[in-house]
Amino acid sequence: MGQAASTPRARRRAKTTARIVETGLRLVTEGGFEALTMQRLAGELDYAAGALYRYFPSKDALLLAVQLRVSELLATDLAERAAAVDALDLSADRRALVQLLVAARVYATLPERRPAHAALLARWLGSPDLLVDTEEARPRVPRLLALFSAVPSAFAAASAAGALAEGDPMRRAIALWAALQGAAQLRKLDRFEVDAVRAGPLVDELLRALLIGWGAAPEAYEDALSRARAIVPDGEREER
Amino acid sequence: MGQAASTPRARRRAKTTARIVETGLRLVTEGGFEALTMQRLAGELDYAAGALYRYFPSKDALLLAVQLRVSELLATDLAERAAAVDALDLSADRRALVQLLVAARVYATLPERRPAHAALLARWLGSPDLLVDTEEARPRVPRLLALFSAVPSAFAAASAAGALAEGDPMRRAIALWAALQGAAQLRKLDRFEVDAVRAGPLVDELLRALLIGWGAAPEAYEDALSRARAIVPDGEREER
Amino acid sequence: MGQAASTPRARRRAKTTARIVETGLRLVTEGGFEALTMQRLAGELDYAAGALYRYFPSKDALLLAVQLRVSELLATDLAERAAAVDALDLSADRRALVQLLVAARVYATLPERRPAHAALLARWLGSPDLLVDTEEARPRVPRLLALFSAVPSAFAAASAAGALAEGDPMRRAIALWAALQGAAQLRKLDRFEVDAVRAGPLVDELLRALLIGWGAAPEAYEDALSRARAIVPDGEREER
Amino acid sequence: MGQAASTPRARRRAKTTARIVETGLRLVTEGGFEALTMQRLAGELDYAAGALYRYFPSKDALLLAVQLRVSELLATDLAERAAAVDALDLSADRRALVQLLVAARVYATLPERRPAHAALLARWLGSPDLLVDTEEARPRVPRLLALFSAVPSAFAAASAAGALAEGDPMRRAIALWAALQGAAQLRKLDRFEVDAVRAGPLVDELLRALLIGWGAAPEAYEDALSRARAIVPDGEREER
DNA sequence: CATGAATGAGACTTCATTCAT
DNA sequence: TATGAATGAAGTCTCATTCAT
Repeated sequence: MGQAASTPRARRRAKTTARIVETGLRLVTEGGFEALTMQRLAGELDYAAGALYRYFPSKDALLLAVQLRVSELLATDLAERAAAVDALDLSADRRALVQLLVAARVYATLPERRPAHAALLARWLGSPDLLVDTEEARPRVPRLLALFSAVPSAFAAASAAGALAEGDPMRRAIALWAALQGAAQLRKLDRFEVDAVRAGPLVDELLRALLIGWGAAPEAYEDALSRARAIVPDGEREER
Repeated sequence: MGQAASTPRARRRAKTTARIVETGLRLVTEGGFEALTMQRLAGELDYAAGALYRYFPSKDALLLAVQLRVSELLATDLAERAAAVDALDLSADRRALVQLLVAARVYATLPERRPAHAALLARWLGSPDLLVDTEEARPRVPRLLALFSAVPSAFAAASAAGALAEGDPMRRAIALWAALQGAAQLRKLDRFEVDAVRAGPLVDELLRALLIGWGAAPEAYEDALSRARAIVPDGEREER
Repeated sequence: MGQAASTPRARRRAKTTARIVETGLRLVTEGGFEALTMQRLAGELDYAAGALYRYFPSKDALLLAVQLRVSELLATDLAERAAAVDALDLSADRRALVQLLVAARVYATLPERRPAHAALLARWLGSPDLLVDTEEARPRVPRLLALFSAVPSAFAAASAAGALAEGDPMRRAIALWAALQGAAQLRKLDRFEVDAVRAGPLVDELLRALLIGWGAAPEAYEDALSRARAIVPDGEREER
Repeated sequence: MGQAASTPRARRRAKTTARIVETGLRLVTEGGFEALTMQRLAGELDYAAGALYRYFPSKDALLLAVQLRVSELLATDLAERAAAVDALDLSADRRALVQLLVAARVYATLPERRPAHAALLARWLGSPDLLVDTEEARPRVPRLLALFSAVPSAFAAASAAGALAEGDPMRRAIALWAALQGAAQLRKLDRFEVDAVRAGPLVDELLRALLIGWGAAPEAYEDALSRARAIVPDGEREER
């Protein structure tokens, strides 16, 4: 992406860079956050430790790349499922609602589908200091937001079609995201086996209250939910 | 709480223990989670590193104590403001709504009022591996949940008084907490100055949608909000 | 022993001292040599760490006491079994041979009977630096040797009765001890399961060759061995 | 041995590895076993502490290497002197006896010739806990035993030539080793100046009794001893 | 482009010992 | 006599990073 990698040199370099990021992601996946050390990563790639510094100026830079990669994967998820919704034969207002629920469920089930990625995103959001220098990160933020622009669009569409009351679509998108993010984080309390904290019902509770609070008709919501469930089921696990 | 520290020895010990926890909290506050190392902590206290191990058997144990301390402080906040609501002259249904909004705002404004504590809680929740050994932590979880039992109680009261539709109070409390927690974490995106992410409006958006989604009448909500705002205003800052 | 503990104060002190030594011995027994730390020892005794220094000026001094205690226990063993031999009805030459074999077997089976004590003795002998300042230790050496004087005496008796050829009894006693000590140490190679290293047959081999080398008649040796085996059997384990 | 270190990199690495082992050996030599700490070792080599971990994954691994080094040196000794015996013009039975005595004296005089190595071996055998994890060490044990296979061979030859009675050669070799090991350890009691403990006469006593006990004719033994003394004299000292 | 040796700081923890109370 | 707080040094090991080759 960005400048087209024309020369063979540049192509090779891009390939290696990608392999590093992928492997780093795998390390985090398999062993948690602190399993990602430069030496282990190098070892895994059959490189010497120093070699990594040809591709990333620091560990932080590498981390940022890993996080971006995860975001991209999530965005791809979103796009795929949105396409599946488009393929359905639905009225405009219903379609908008389904789109919203599908997007929400894609995000909400991430911890089940790819736990390591979810953990990484959570940690990213939860730990300001893991964000690289603002200067470096800022140019990427709009690009990132663009990846997720489908959600505010869906909110706008839903209002236009009368499925929801009027309201700032961007703010609603962010609010939805925030709520789901919070729910996802509680997932780790699962191991304490306190019943009311289970993630599944929690997400259902949140989605229902929010959408109805934003003006969805209860029956419309139920119908949309069952359709969304068909596209993003509950118990899926991909684990990479 | 618990055993009254009778002997002077025990009193002194309790004092030192508290001082250690407080200082540890400060370190996390000032330098992020990984700024809390045993040696730095000891240095800060003018102790030898080993001395800390007379008070806590391991770093994990100390961390747990710090986390509990923050939770207790927050619980105290909640109790104080709840008492302020009790002092108001309100109908049962309105009172229940105000209680809910007050609790929500106490939590939601924590990042403004005591940024360090909020950061710590966020990080705690955001980083599974920072949770101490399940074995050690489990006995404390019910105790912690008890501290926050006021919120589910308020939900139950609200339903009973007809201010909200029926629904599992505990699950609603958790859902509310999750949403606010998610909103709080987005706060750190503030520095990227993307408008829709601002915390204040975001929280308002979430609270409104949720409570109305759970059956609150819009005018009742507005009234309750303005009363809650009086008790937990927006721009407060206590720092540390 | 030594000065009679007349005053009640002194009696109490002696008792505590003994308790400390006993507990130290138990710690080594249970957890190996490095399990004996001053704080753990104090903890075990419900004392504060500093208290031990009222009874022993240093850890080394304590260690010495523990080692002496083990030696005394071993000497007691030897005396008991020797008495059992005396109770038998035997010719003078046979009795002398049996005495020797019994003494040898008492020592050789120590690792089976009380592994920790054997380990301690081995370590003591194997690690010069664990011996406290020569100055402190020297006065005790003759006392220790006296405890084991039965063995050279038995050698002298055996020569006098014609059961063995003439030879310096003391030197033979020491040689016997050395050989058995060496055999005992190989015991730890047992876990490598190399067959020829097994302790039982090894000791038999050594005893047989030595005594016959010193002039014992083979039949006399076999007879004496079976009698000694009756008094100090093979597989015993006391483990304290 | 093993892979020829072809590349310059590998050669350099092998050299450094050897230097580390040698220096570690020296530290043990000079200050006892616990003088060998990673930091001191690194300091001695003008390295940072962490650098050692490029060559040995843990302190235990390093210790194992040091122990193996000492064993190898001893095996070399044995082979050299055995070759000297082979060069003599002797009858088969006498040669076998001389071989045995030479091997025994090589081991028995180690404390005089290279005190540090003897101390290390003694301590190694004397302290079970210093033996590295069984898992790691086991593969090396047969290799080590092979180095010393000359001794059981000599026992077999002696029996075959009629110089000794029949008997399991391996067990005799181990028994001999054990006895000498025990004698060597008593050497440290020398400083207490108790006469019967002197190492020289003690070893003579043991060797004579064992070999005659195993069937050697006294005159043959005396003759073999004087020849062995010529090849491994008493008072030699190489130090380090 | 890649190696691999090396740094230097810092991580947590344990221990023998001292000393005011 | 005993406590318990505290020291200070030392222990092993890990990690991000640099640099000559």
